[in-house]
Order: sequence, then C-alpha cells, then structure tokens
Amino acid sequence: MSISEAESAVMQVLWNAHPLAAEEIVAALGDARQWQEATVKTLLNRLLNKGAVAAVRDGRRYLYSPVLQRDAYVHAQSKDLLDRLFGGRVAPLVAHFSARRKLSKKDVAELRRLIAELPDE
Amino acid sequence: MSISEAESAVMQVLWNAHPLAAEEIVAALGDARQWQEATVKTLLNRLLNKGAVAAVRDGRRYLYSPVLQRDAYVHAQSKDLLDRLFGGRVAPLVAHFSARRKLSKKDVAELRRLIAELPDE
DNA sequence: GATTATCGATTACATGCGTAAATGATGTAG
DNA sequence: CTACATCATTTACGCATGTAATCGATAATC
Repeated sequence: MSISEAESAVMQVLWNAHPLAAEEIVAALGDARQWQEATVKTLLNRLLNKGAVAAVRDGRRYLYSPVLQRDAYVHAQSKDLLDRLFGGRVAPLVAHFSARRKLSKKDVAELRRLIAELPDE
Repeated sequence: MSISEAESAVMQVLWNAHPLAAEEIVAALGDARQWQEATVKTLLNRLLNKGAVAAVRDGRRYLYSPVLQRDAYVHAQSKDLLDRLFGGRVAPLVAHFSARRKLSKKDVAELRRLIAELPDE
C-alpha cells in the first residue's frame, strides 16, 4: 500500500483542496504534470483501491477526498529516509546539510527559534 | 540512473568496506536480506551498468567498489525528499519532527551544538 | 587431458508503475 | 425516444524492480 511518485502528485492536489472532481484534479495538476485525463483517472482508481482516497458520487461524477492524511504520509516518508540513511535520527540529517553549507539563512533562523522553544531537558 | 531499494542495500555494504567479492557481499548482507547469491549478482550487474560500482578482476572473480559516493547518494535522496515535502528546506522537516515530539534528547543536544557552531549571520 | 566445481553473464518471470486508449454506462439534447 | 456527450471502469503496454535459475567460461582436481 505504498503511494507511488505519480500517485503522490494527485494526493498533493487533494491535500491542498477537497473534495474535487477528476476534471478539477487534472486542471490543478495542469502546470506541474502534462497528464491526460485518462492518466489521472487511472491514478485515482489505484488510490481508491489502496484506500488512500475516498469518492462520493455527485450526480454523474465523483468527488474525491484524501483518506490518508498528509501529515501521516509526510511522516512515513521522512521516517523511512531517516531510518535508511541517518540512523533514524533528525540531527545527523541537519549535520549533513550543515556540513555541505546547504542551510539557508532562513533555515538557520528557524532552527534557532525551534530549539530555543524546546524544553531544556 | 537511479538506484533502487535493493540496489542501495548492496551499495551500503560497499560503502562500508571495499573492494569486496560478490561472495563477501552476500555474506555481509546475510543478516539483513536473505538473498540468493544469484540475486546479488544481478544487482551488482545492474549497478555496474548504471556506473554506480566498478569491478576489478581478481583471478577468476571480480572485486567490486563503489563509484557513486555515499555522501552524494545521501544528499540526492535527502534533497529529493525535502523538495517534495518540505519546500526544499531543512528547518520545516525539523519542525515537523519537533511538533510530533520525535526529537530524541540526543537529537536536541546535537542540534543545539550544531546551530551554536553556525555563523551568526 | 577429462570431469567437476566455481565464477560471471544471460535469460526469466511476476509485479508495480507511468502513461494512456478503448469500452461501457449514464445523463443530456434534439 | 434516439443520438450524442461525458463520466468511470477495464484493458493495454513498455520499462523497472525484486528475485532467481540457467548457461557458458574458466579454473581446479583426478
């Protein structure tokens, strides 16, 4: 029951706004992916079978909504990456980006704020 | 030329120690994956074709070494995740784990140390 | 030197994925 | 009521992946 790359693009649209009809999803994807409506329909059906989205009939068509929550998906994906590459912890990932000087000013400022708010121990 | 999940398990072994013969790689994978030697050979060949590993003949067999560096792989994977889910920045990922209270003591201590070492601006 | 063991290389095969066309059902227009 | 349009459902198909077995070459053994 994992969500594929293409499927996740559809989920993104639904997390952003729902419920939506297939046609609206195609439109929302429009700039990001040049998919035929048929392609999006296929992805929606696969997501339905996986239980990741739900559909409610609305006249002749369906309106789709996410069942899988964005936060749960984000967490699963992130945890998977951390487990595979960083011993399951967050700090080593930050250290990696820091070592590569890939932390933006904004990142640094936000990180400072974040840890300042954390309980001392 | 992306590295698949199974292939990355082989890369992990080679990053850990190299050069290694196929048999040694199978042994090293032993506890993590119950793969037949033939399976590992297939993965090695695919990695060779992708240019991710190199092989040097050693008598009747080959010794394999990584060409793709672990750090580059880790970075590509991490950047991909950040781009897809966190607007390409590190701080929002940390915020996500912080909000879920998934930062360990060790993480927090390490993060404090990390940002303390960063230039103020 | 002929047979056997041991490598790597080639081939296999089911499943998932990306991408979509064809088909079928149902609502709408004339 | 019949033809057309519009949805969704089914089928398609090539490529990657996970997982191996088989084939072929070469080295070791008798």
